[in-house]
Amino acid sequence: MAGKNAAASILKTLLKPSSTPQSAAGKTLTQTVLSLLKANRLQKAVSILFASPESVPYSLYAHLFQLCSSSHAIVEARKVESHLVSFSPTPPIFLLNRAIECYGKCGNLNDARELFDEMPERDGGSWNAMLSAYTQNGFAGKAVELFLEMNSARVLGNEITYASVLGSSAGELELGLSRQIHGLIVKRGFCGNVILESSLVDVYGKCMVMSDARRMFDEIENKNAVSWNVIVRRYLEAGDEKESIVMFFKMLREDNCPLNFTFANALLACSLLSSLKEGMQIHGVVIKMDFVGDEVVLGSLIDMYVKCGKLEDACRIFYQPGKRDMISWTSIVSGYATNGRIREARELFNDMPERNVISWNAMLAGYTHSLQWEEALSFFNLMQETTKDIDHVTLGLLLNVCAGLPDVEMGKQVHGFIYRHGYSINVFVSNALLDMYCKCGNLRCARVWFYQMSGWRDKVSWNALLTSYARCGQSEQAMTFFSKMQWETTPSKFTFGTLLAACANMFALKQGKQIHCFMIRNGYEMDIVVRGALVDMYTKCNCLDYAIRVFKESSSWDVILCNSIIFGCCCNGRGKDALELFSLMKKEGIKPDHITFHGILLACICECHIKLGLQYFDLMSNEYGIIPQLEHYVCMIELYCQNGCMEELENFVKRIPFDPTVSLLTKIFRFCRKQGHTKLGEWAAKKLSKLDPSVQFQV
DNA sequence: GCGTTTCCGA
Repeated sequence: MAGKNAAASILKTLLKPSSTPQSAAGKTLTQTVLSLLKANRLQKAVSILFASPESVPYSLYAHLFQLCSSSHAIVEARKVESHLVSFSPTPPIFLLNRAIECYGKCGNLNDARELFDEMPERDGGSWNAMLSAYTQNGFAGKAVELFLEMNSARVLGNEITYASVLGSSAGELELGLSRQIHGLIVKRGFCGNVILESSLVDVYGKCMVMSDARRMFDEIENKNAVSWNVIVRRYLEAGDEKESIVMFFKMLREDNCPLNFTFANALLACSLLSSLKEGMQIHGVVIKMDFVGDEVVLGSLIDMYVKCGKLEDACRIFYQPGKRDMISWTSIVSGYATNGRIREARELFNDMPERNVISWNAMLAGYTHSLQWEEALSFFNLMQETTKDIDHVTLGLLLNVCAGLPDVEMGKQVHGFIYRHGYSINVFVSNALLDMYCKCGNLRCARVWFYQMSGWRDKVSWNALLTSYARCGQSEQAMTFFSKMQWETTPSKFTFGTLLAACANMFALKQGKQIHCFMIRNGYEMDIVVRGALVDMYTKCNCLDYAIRVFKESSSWDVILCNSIIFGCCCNGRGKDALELFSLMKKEGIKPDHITFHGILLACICECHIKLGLQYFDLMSNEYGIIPQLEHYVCMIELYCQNGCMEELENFVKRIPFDPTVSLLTKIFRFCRKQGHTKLGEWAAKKLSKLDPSVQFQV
């Protein structure tokens, strides 16, 4: 803004003395053009000007360039420039600068540069115009290059120059250059300029040097709303959400009014941390400072409540009378979709007044999240029929569908589409593709693709490959890949989850302990999944005490973690502890699954609890709606056989709703022979010889 | 300011 005002005042002073006396025809032309402009007919005005070999006042050219800029009229801009250079023998520099600015605003960088290069004389404004043409069009590298050229040409920039090049050096993550520019700013005495100072905070933040960003921020004497917004945003993007929120509240304490986007950034920090308390406090501030009519703020509030798991609160804001934009709609649809409330999500989706590709993706993600692959596929087909808009997220989700079905042939078709449309180098898409090959069990394709990704793969790619090796039992291979991985990237908690599982399968206590130690030493987060893997590794390696310790230190438990420790107890003859864990689960509100009951039945075998075993067996279907599977029947038969319960066994065998397997029948047969129970033994032998006629069974 | 990837149990 400061630049525009300065330019306007220069224009005013220059305009009168440099205007040449006009011919009568020139005056008429000027009047015609001006009246057409008044009638909003830019195109007509310019074509009349273009056809007339008369010069008009510089002020009119300036006005025309401005109008061309605001209406992105490239053709008209060219005509105006052409007229200017044809009928003014020496057009003033400021007007040519205007032309460059105009080309820049129209995104016409080639014309801008051509004019810049051909100018007989340039001033600082010419450089600034060219610089902002590059920065505004996202050519940060070009802008930085031009700034360096400017310095070699010994042209001293002004504040506008620095503001615009700082934006670009941040975009290019040019930390070294940014520091040099910072030095120049200090040297030229522009330190008190809050725009430059805030830009410096922005640059350091974007280059992830938050300590420098903060130091710069603290040095700003007259911080404005933008300065505060920058520091809140930078902490957020640097992954320090806590400090982001701290700064937001500091801003309020120092009596500053946030921008709507500052609210949005602070609320986003709350979402990422799932810190509902702070989010609600900010909600209070929103009401107090009267931002309730701002759709950006409302959208962010809705999303915060959704991400903190408070769907009902999000809805309350959503259904309040007032503005509801597409982003709020999408947030709320996504909220229902990711909470597994697909039907409600779909109803809302159908009610949306307008949708973009993100709304479609949010709904599609709902289907994939709740593993509804067929529904996801038909929704994708609907999406294709309705909109031509597909992006990398859609493709990632579609690949998840291929992996979930699993349908490697469809996956390959998607692969072809990705290849043809240049999505391959998108790391999300290419990881989803890798994951698809892994989950479809096509390790060969997975590996080929993994090697093709070598230019842009990341730790997610490594984790996906490691997991697929571990899943198909190639634990040693997974460990080898882990060593290779460290040459390229650092492991994450996801890596360790997989590796610990591989150690558990190999009973590799030493390596498992090494990984555990590594995680502690390097401050890795021990989330519930990692703890689950650790518990399983320690129980399989016969270190139940370690397993119990890891389990107890966990701040929360899930069904997998509990199952691991229950099995661990059973394997170590501590069935009583396993049964106690089951009551703990009930107390904690963790819903047991069929694996839990398998463990519980094993515990009953351990403790010879015959009656209790049957009680749990019945509880499974009566109370939890879990249909007993083969392993549960095996456990019950084992329980009866081991304890010599002939009658119970006979009654129980009648309840088996499927044809008993060979191993089940063999167990019954052997037990009956030992106990001299001919009737049931004969029944088992008969069934067995039917399954395998070559074997004879003697009762 | 809205949507997408990788990890634990039988």
